[in-house]
Amino acid sequence: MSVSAATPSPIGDDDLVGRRVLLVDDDPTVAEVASSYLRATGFVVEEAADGFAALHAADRFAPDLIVLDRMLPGIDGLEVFRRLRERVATPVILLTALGSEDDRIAGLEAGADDYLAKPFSPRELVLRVRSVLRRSIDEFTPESVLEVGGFRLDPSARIATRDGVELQLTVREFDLFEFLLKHPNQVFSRDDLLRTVWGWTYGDLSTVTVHVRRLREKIERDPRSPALLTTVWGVGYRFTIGGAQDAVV
Amino acid sequence: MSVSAATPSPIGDDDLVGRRVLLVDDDPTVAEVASSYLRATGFVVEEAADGFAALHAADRFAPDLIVLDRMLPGIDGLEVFRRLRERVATPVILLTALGSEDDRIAGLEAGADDYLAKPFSPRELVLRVRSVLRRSIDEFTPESVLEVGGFRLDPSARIATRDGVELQLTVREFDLFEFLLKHPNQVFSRDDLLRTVWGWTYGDLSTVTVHVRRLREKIERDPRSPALLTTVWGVGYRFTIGGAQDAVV
DNA sequence: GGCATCCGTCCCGGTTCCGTAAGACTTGCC
DNA sequence: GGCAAGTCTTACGGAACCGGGACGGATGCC
Repeated sequence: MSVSAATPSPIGDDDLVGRRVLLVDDDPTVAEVASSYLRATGFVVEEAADGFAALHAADRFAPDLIVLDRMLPGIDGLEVFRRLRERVATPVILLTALGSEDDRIAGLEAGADDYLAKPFSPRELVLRVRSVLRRSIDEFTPESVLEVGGFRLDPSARIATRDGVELQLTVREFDLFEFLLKHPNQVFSRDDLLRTVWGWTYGDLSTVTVHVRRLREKIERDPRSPALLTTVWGVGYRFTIGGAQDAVV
Repeated sequence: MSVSAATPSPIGDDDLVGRRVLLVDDDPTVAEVASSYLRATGFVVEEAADGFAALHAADRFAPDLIVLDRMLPGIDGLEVFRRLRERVATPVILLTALGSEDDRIAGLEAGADDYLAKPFSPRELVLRVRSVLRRSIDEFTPESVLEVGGFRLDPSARIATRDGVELQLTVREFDLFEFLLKHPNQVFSRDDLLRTVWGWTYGDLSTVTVHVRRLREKIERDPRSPALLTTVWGVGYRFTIGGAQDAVV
């Protein structure tokens, strides 16, 4: 579905940071990968390995959202789902083994808020969690505009300007720039950026290099010797504003 | 502005708690899921399985809002709708089947306050119930006329004009335009639009593309290079007003 | 019953963008 | 100064994306 807001998950100051997610899956590998990703995005995550624990955790942990595997030992996932619904209105994303449009529809009919087929990429999961949560909070409230040293970036309108002049940024460039603006004066490794901005577990780091270069071409006065988006040799990149404070690694 | 939502769960919204919702659907599964969800959200819910019971309950139960399935045994949903409207001004949300014929019916549905295609996620339903209720509680309810940069759009009368000249918009085009006018300078993915304007949970995104094109044909001075309803590559569409800022090809 | 309208879907062609590879260059270290 | 690791630059192929044209089906109007 490529998901609406293509904006990946900047770690920081989002409305969503700190939201509580209950992850119910009996496969420890899946659970671990998924939860580490969700945590990296800023969610508070609790895991449950079976239906019983899930119901218990739903009460005690009071999650804002539940990710629920349909296949569970003991009580079936759907049964857990039904019992949850009787009590709370927490949104649920359902995980199922095989993916077809029919399954998706069945999931929706059962009352799920979204649906994801295994195997899924953690990125996909994070995107869906964010999307559902955002929808459940207040759908179309514009995000706040960032204004920093001549730059102005409006996430909702997806417009970035420098001194009033619009910068023609592509999707990736915009996302990258947004992330950097939200976390100025801080060094990020290529790996960090690949994970947070791209949402990739692994991948070619040069992808980041190239995009940084392209972004520089559009935001730097002299792209040949960058003054804002600087390279920290052997570490990564930093977007510097104002009184340049050094952040140690 | 913005500021994150205070309450994590959707239950809050004090004004809405305790409001009475009449749910009319003959499918017991749908009815059960939806009503339990609505109850968990804080509404008082009563169910009716057919048109006759619905009309009866509308009198006795005095709901603040009615959720009405279009397909009903006995009296048709639309007929029920019409009879309801003769007597009370209770807002109505219409449930329709996605694959079904009624598109032209959309004209009649214009009388409905909102509509939603099956299958839907209960969260979606709750969102719409809340939004319609909030609207109907508000004083400004007689759907205020929108006036923006030469355009004038009257939702109740379903008339749109540019510089005093009436635009001949179809139902879908009007709905789309109305939504965009209400949320200017904000990018929406095709998926967003499909959900909110069409009331679909899933579907062919090209539907949106085509309707955007048709709408452009009617509102843009030069439809070949749109100045108002612009494409944001890889993301979606934006209706721009105010800051005359436009991307050339 | 015939005609016009509207809607949703599909295909096709042009364009934009992204990720990767390969080579040149720079930095840090010995 | 020489070497290795890290970084920059450029180029390119393929994928994703968007717009236009068109068509069938359904509906309402005459």
